[in-house]
Amino acid sequence: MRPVRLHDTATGALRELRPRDGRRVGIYACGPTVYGRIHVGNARPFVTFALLARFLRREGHEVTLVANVTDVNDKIYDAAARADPPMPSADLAREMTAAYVADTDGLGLGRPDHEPLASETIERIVELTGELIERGHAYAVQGDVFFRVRSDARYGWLSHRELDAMDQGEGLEGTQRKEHPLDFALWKAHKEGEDTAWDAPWGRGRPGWHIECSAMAEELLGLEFEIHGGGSDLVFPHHENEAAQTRCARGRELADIWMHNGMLQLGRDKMAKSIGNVAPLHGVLERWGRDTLIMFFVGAHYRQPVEFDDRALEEAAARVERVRDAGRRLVDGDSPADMAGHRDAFLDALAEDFNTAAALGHLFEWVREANRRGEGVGRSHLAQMLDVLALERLLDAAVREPGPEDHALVERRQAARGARDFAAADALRDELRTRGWEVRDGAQGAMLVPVE
RNA sequence: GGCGCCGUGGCGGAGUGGCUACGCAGCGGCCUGCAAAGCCGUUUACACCGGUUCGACUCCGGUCGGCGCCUCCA
Repeated sequence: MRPVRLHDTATGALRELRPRDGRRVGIYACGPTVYGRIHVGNARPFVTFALLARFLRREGHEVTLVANVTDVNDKIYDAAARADPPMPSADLAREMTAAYVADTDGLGLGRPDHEPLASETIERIVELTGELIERGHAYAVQGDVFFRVRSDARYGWLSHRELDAMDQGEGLEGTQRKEHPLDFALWKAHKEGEDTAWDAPWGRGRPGWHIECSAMAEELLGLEFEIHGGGSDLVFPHHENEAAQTRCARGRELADIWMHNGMLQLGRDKMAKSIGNVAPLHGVLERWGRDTLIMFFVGAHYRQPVEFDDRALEEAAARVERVRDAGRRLVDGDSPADMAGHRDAFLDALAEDFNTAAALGHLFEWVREANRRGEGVGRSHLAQMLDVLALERLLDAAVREPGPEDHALVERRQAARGARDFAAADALRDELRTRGWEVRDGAQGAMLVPVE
């Protein structure tokens, strides 16, 4: 088990992962608000943290991965009301949650260990909110409950902001009921047109945006758990507020390391539903396949912003092919011991802030060395590396096996070649091509490789 | 404006105070009947200006440029 260091947004430094009880690692990765189908940008944290969990498990840690679904939110009310015909917001949330599960299933990374819903955590939310009021960190006004940011000396610590330095939109209506412009809602009183609400000591209503994560994370992972993650656009206010809520209610921090992935960009801008420049995940998977999409994601460090375009995906597809082609030359069993250095360097790179791009470099060094050695190299190292990236199936034998007719064509072609009748040989190769096979002549005879 | 991140070869993308990243594409070579795959070699790398240092792409300062965030309600 090698030491793992991860970038912590709060300190801006790489910090060593220190699992509770030696090996228990809790990861909470913020999932989507379900008011529509998710896009590839939403898939980045899903992939990043699923792969991180895989890596840590293979290193011997007992990982619990939690990815929440926020299913109570203003945007959901809006979307449900605008649907044609308008529908109950709970129905839309349920529908979109199912779509989210189906879409992310397409990534072939399994499910997180827990996928809590805000709507099923109301009791914990109410309890947490009550605790904050009791401790003087929150106050109720006409059915709303606001968090008192001034009461938290560390507020701004995660996102490196000073309360007084922030641009505060003054003169807005709601602001007048708040003690401080940055105070945010823990609970929102029920309003006309909202079709979901729960009872609470300070009035009927529903949770604000941030409190559900504090409640769900604590419930499933406890306090001071190891890793809290999500997109970098969540640092402020979402994670800052989550951290403040738990700190003030419990007197302890919610999480130890705060990890944030960079944004996917689509033509200069961040991919976002609010901008409208989105590529839905299900469409991307349909067009490119999950192997290529995973290869695309691991090709860059998780913290870097990445441009999402055809060229990048085409290149990822080419990398996938290179690995597949190499895999066809390998044999079952152990890899040469003197090639283990590349495999170890691959894992070391992942242990240093989960640098999948650097790790991939080592993987390709291993591939080149294997290619150089030719036939008979055992595949175990490559299988181990690909397994961490959830790409182990690139080594699977072709899904399609050549049939007797294909074999017959190959034999006829070999005979033609033996007779130096190359026109006939090429015609047979073309015929195999139309049957979906690319012929590669090698020392051991011809090999059939499936073509798309 | 504030905070944070970043600016690497045709493209993508790691990394380091002095030593080959890696991948994609191109070109040349080897192999091959041809092709594919593969191997070898190769093309103006480190935004700009100062500074520190024996030595900086790699540290410090500045400039220019890019990106993210800067609550809720409405």
